[in-house]
Formats: sequence, C-alpha cells, structure tokens
Amino acid sequence: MNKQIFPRDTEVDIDFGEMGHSLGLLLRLAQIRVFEIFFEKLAHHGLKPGEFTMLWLIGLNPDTRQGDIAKRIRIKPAHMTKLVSRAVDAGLVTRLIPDDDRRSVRLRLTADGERFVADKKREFTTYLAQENIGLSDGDFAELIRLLRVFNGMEDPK
Amino acid sequence: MNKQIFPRDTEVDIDFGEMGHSLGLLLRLAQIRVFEIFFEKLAHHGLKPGEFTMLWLIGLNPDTRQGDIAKRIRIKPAHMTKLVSRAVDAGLVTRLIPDDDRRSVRLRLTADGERFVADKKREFTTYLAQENIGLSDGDFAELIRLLRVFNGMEDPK
DNA sequence: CATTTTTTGTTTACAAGAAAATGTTTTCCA
DNA sequence: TGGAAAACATTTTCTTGTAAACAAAAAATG
Repeated sequence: MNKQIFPRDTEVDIDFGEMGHSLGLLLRLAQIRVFEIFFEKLAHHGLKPGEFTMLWLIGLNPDTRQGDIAKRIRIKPAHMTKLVSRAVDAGLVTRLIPDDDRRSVRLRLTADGERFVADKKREFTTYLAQENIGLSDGDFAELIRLLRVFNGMEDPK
Repeated sequence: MNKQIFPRDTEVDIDFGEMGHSLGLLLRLAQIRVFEIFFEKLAHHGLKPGEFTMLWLIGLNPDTRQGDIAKRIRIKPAHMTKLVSRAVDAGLVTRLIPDDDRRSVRLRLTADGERFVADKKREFTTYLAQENIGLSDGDFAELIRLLRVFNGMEDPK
C-alpha cells in the first residue's frame, strides 16, 4: 500500500562524480544496455551478437581467411575456432583449405547460411528502435559517426 | 614472387557493409580500444578499470550497501562479492554490518584506500589523452554527452 | 637444398563473470 | 505472534572468452 514511503528498489541514487564522464565506463554501460535490448528482442533466434556478425562478414567476404575475419571484429583466434566450429556444425558455414596455402582456412556460407543471414538481416540491423534509446534521430546518427571516428573507421571530415 | 601482389599483414580490408553502422558492434570495438589504452598506460598500477571505479564509488558514497554500488555499475552481486573481498584483502576497504539491518554490508575506504584513490585519481581520469583517440575536443565532449543520454544519465537542465 | 623462422590455426589450461542454489536476516500479514 | 515471503550477500557451478603451448605448413636464409 504505502510503497511511496519505503523507497523500493530503483532509487539508489549513488554519486558518480567525475567518473560519470569516463568514456570507458560510459561505453561499458551502453554496451550492457544494447545487450539487454538485443537479448530481449532477438534471443529467440538462438544466437548472440557476435555470432550473427561473423556470419554476416563471411557472407559479405566469402573465401576470406578466418584469421582475417577474427582480426576485423577483434576476437581471438582461439575463440574464432570455436565460433567457426559451431557454425560448421550448424550447417551454416563451410571450411575450405586452399592448395596454395594449406595453413589457412577460408570460410564460406552454405546455402542454408545464405538463407539464414538473408532472413534475419533486417531484424538484426534494426532491433534498436528509437523509442528504446532516448536519442533523437540526429543524435543517434551523430553517436554512430563519432564512434566510427573513434574506431578509425571513417575519416573525420 | 612479388610482395606487392600478395598484400602482407595489416591490409586485411574486409567489408563490414551495413554492420559498420551497428551501434552494438561499434560500442564493442570502442570498448576494446579503451581497454587497450588503459592497460598500456595503467597496467603497472595492478588493477582493472572496474576495480578502480568501485573504489572511487565507495569513496564518494561511504557506507552505501555493496548491492547498491553493484547495481549502479551493472555488475552482478556474485561478482561484487569477489571484488569487495579482494579490496578488503588489499586493505583498501572495510565491511560494516549495521545493527539495524544485519543482512546488508556497508562499504567504506580505509585510510590506505582514501590515499590510494586520491593518488591515482588524476591518472585514471585522464589516461585517454587526445592524441590517442582521433577526436577533436568538441567531438569528444559530444560523444560523452550522447553516451550519457543513451545511458539515461543526462543532467536535468 | 636443409634448417631455421614465421605464419596460421587448434588444443588445453585457466580466469572473469553470470546463473542458480544456499544461508541469514528482515518484513509482511493473517 | 508465527510462519511465509522478500531482501542480501555468499557459495557453487557453468559459460564464455583468453593466454599459452602446440602442430602443421610456408617462407626465409645461408
């Protein structure tokens, strides 16, 4: 009844001080937020953000070495091996070992993999609907732009 | 054979397509970048970003329940227990169990802890020097602002 | 050529963090 | 009052990703 009197759960109200402007902390909090929205909306597809990104990249860049894919999305070779194995087991990806360099492993989507990515592409690129993120369209675009600059993915004009 | 024909190491040049504008991916890449700079510059202090943040928050908000601190920086209670234990073992933090609610644990910096935070504060809030991040001062400030809005931390005007 | 070094990917051992189960203490409510 | 339910923190177990050691192939070098 009188829940107003006893402050329940959310009103913790802890002072961040200058840490509230720490880029590292802000990035971490933002990423957790995105993860939550991701799992809330797309968990039923049964894969995680990085897994879809990997499939996506293989689709866009067929016959690329798996190490190069890994480098691009900053995951370690050891982990990449596991991700690829799972995708191969799921029938979405095939490994190709070229004769001209038998150390390397080239990746390619199977027909199932192509279909899978094509089917889910829309949902995985639009799950962050504007109502959820508290930013105007313009601010959202600017945030993306600044992050791209920070990541060296775009020339600062 | 000719080295120009077979590009060597760094020139991977893999197409991200629309994923290059995915907020989730951009946040992840940015966070990895910040981590790298953090460890490069502050590893010798022997603690990780979250550990210093926790100490900082305890210092700013003495006698707060550890669960509330954990909530604020989005770490799980189980993990918080470990972090606190380590800080207590290091002599930087003390646990207080108040008589009026013996379930909770209140945290406070020891004298050593106060000194530790005061000593390192400057370094931990300024390790992202501008030369490293490729953003102008204005853009950097704007990035911080947008992330704060995204995280629901924007200051009430 | 023969052998040393580098590249590439995998395997194994481990650490960080989360989920689930547990143990206390406190609050709720008949 | 006397349980039942909730709040907190901890312990245990599991998942995920990393580091280090390893194996195989290719390139470099004398």
